[in-house]
Amino acid sequence: MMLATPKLLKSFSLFQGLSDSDLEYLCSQSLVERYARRAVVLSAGKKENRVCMLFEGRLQGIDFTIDGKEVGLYFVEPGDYCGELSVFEPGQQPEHIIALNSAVVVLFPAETIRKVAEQNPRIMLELGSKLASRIRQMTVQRSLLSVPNVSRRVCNQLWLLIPAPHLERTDSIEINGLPTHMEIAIMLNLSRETITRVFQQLQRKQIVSRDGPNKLLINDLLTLRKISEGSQEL
Amino acid sequence: MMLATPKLLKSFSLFQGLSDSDLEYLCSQSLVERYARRAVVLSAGKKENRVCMLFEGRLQGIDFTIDGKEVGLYFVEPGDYCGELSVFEPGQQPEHIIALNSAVVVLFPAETIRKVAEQNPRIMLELGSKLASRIRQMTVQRSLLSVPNVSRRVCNQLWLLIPAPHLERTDSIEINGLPTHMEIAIMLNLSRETITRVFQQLQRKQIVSRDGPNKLLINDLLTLRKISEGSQEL
DNA sequence: TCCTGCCAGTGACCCCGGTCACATTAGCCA
DNA sequence: TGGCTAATGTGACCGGGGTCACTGGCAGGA
Repeated sequence: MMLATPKLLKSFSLFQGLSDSDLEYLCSQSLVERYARRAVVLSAGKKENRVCMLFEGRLQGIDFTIDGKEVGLYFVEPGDYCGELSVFEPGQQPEHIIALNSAVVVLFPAETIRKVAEQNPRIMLELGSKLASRIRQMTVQRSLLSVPNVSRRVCNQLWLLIPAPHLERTDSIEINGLPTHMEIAIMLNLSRETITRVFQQLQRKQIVSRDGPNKLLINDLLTLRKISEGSQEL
Repeated sequence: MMLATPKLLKSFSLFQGLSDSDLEYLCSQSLVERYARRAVVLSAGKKENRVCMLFEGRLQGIDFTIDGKEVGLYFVEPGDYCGELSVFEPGQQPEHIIALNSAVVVLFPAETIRKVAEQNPRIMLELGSKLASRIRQMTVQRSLLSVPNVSRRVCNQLWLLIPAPHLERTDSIEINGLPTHMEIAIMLNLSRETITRVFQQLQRKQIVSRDGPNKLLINDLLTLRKISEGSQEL
């Protein structure tokens, strides 16, 4: 049972500019924990009502399908946090949060964060904008699912995986941290085999090529774009 | 170009307990508008950055699929509001908002609401909890889509449409405002015909029965539950 | 070192739900 | 009342993608 120190909390951009008294209050309610690889930090379906600030390591938000398969939703990097839903509305945590490798986190009761946020509009705004961008992202992902053509769906998803800064370029681009076929399949409501087959076709046509696991080169951005828009068949 | 009055704004629970000066500021930035049936209040994809408070009439949040079909997402009733995403994060409006019948709304720049909310944590919290419950709802809806069996998917959706207060009962229950087959189809990524066929089966087995348009009687709640859980075939 | 999982790749089969083309009903309003 | 549109109902067809069963490669651990 370890408490956080003000110094530790100051390393989080969310807490920048807080008064000493606020920081001390936060510390008094905090709980520093270390989680092993694959350990569950927050469980979906439980009324966790805790906010989890990541200090060290890497977390992932995941979901499980009816038949128990795992879907990666997003990553949490050091300095970032998760579980912020409960600050605004206590209730069930929608997705699991697990540690991808040994991780150190600071946990707060949602209540505590809410109290501090009420005094500090900037924090409240930041928490809210996190929810807002999550809604935007979910909306996009949902609209993908209603694309009738499968190759189009996959290419659209690839498009989403391209890191934002590269979007304006037209030459070859690489995607790091490509999800496994299984993960893409679940995101797009398809079977793993179907993903494999689409990727095979994309490679055969030189549109993309693999470069080791988790890394994909996109050679022909234009064609990819056309397929994802439906103006060209794969 | 009509401004709102403090008296008008006080009718919104969101604005309960605001100081007179805040109310006057809000009024000065407000814009009262009447929209005809089917008129577009906020357009998806545009950077509207406006919050829309509904005074009279009924609004609906809708989305369009790639091929231009319409999907109903949620309703806005008088006293409620929409467009709150932009308070936290300016950007594109994710879905269209249209008037279902002649409607009177009060529009504010998101900026204005943000300023007032910064002074009034209660408002900020309420806006945030709206986002939070939206995320919860979207998560549930998304998980429906990954149900492999079609009848199960439909029954689960029906389950979600049952008004919360009735959930504990076991006798016959009615659902008012049932979406059209087409709308259900799009929510579940199915074709309209498939919905019709599942409903036919449900009716043949006396599990549900129709009572005029937009109204559905659920006779056998238990069986419905079983099907939606997959422990019984339809 | 082998071994055990996990991930990717591939072919054969076949079923289920989309599509098309209708018929029917209900509601609306002039 | 009739004519319009939206919503629902129904059958026939068929093809895309799920499922199954397998192979092969690669990484990490005992």
